Amino acid sequence: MQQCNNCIIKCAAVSSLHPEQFEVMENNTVEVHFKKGDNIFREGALSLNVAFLKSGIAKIHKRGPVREKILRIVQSPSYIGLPTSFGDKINHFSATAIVDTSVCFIDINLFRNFIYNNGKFAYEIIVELCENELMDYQRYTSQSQKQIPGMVAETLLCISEKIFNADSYNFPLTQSEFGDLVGTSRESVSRILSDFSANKLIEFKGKKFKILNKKLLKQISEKG
DNA sequence: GCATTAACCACAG
DNA sequence: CTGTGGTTAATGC
Repeated sequence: MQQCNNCIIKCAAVSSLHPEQFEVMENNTVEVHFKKGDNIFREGALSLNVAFLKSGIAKIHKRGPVREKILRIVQSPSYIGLPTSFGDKINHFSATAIVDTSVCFIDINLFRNFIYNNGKFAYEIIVELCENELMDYQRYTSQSQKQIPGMVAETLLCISEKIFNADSYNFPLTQSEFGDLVGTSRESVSRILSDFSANKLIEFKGKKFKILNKKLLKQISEKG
């Protein structure tokens, strides 16, 4: 049985549950640990739970006509896949752990009851969904109009700020996955990273990245 | 035309 | 998995 009460990681929504609702949730939640590379839930499979990323980082991805498309990188703590849990019975995308990760699964009917019966809870969930949608809009416009260096710069900054909140970090994706994230080929990613590195915008060896010239990176990102 | 951008292929560490 | 060079197609002066 879960000990949600002792869990330090409570999102705004869960914090607004009534005590009896909280207890119900605690009794109907299962925590699962995933290793790096493990599939958390799969596109095309039946969705019966809401997944909450308690610790670790996950990628949200979907099969495209030619290759995999990475839709989002999710840093914990955060729900993953609310749209796929409520938008349809079948998952429209997959989630995969990109570092060791732990996920709490909550029965979807229970979660739906909380939304019906607790306005504050529902409100917090809507806020999270809206924030995600706004970030999606940002990415859609960037991806359709920016050139690749602009996309790569934007992504490096975004991961630095939103995922790690640090100027140097262990980049969680391969270059090929980076390409799938920004909508380009792995070769282009490789060339642009080398170029950025040669121009002292970033420094990277293997997976370790360090942002050296944030100002210029921002310019490249904004100019597209 | 000529230059730029970026994808695809191939091959080597 | 990553880095590079060659080739090719599309687009923009």
